[in-house]
Amino acid sequence: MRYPSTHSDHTRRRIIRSARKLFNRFGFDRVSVEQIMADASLTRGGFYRHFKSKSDLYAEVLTCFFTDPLWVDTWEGVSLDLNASDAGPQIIRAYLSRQHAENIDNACPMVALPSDVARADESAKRAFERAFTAMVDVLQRSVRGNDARRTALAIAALCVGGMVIARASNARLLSDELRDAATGVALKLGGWNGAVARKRR
Amino acid sequence: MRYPSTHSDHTRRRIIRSARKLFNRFGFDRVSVEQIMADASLTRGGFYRHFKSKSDLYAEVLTCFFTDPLWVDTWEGVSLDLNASDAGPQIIRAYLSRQHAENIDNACPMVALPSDVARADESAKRAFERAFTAMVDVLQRSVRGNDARRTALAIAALCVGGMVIARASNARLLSDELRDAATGVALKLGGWNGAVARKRR
DNA sequence: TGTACATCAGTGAACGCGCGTTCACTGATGTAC
DNA sequence: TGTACATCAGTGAACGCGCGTTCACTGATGTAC
Repeated sequence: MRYPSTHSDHTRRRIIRSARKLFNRFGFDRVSVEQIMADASLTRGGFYRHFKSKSDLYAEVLTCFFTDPLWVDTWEGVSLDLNASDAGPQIIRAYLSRQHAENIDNACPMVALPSDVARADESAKRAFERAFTAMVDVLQRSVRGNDARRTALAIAALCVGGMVIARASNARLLSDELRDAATGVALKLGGWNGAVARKRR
Repeated sequence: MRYPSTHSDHTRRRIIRSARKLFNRFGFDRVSVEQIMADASLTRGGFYRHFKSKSDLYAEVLTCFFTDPLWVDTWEGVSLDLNASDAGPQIIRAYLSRQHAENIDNACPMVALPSDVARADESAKRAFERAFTAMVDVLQRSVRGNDARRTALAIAALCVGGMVIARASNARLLSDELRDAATGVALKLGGWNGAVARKRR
């Protein structure tokens, strides 16, 4: 081997990162292999040393993002402690933050790609499920009150769904209002007193 | 004119209906003009008598669906009275119903196409906004308690978001559980007593 | 230590296919006289 | 009423472009001796 053995892995990861960014921004069909490779400072041909096909890469992108610790290193400047007792309100605030709304490139793919996943194959859907239930599980542990599972499901749906809708609209006003409403309601649902939660900020 | 003057309109509407069905099912990029025309029992060439381009048709599909009375005739067998005092619970139940979850072809495009709209041009986003705020307005009039606007926003996000996520997952179990949780929480948020609402069924 | 060979990540030209769009044409009916 | 012409929705072949994929090749470094 003429490259150090880590080199190939490195490149592979660079391709995945470029692909995630571009898929988030433009969707699967609107991004060409050429563009992805160029973004990773490579040329078309080398792609197939790393991936069987373009859809193979797609599944990889989803799986990597969804199974990697979901919140860590995703949004710079936002650090979450998933084991803290107030993990719930932390997640809600981070997820529905303006920062997440505007940082399309590194956004959660549950927000950027749900329609694409709905039309993709089983493996993509399974990756999506894994990510969503991971989110629900974390929330559930943090929810106060009865019916924690049900509440956690609703909160997760509110977070992801709220962001999806905010993205599909152009009106800053509606988008802000929606994120704000979703945040308030989600916090209330989880039994986190607004005043206490807000103190943390 | 050799065809009756209504003929052209008729055909145009047939094309739009076919397009809506296929876009809902496969997304914008995965459906060809040829397929749409074939679905409408026409051939490729005639398309450009009715639409300037494929994206022109796309905007048309969204606008038509979003501005048409949103709930009427959309899901067969589900009839809604938007002026009834219990319009809120009716909408929630219909929107999160298994019927809506499984009827992809005629589903609400807010569910089927949010990622596509997020990447589309202004006119598509404006159409989306109009549909969403229409939904919020109807809910708002029906919500009991303070903060009706905020509550209505959250309920709408829960309905649309819940369905989007249910669609992106393959697991029937998770999908059912999610729709169920969203329905329960949404009804509670609106201040509609579960028992009373359930009686209507 | 030095030389010859093997390896393999990456290159870039080429292939083939599908799709959006164009265009010359058809043919059924409406209209003018 | 009958005939000649005009209209225009729809047809289907053709064009051109972009993209996914393939493939012969490069060249830098690792390894064998």
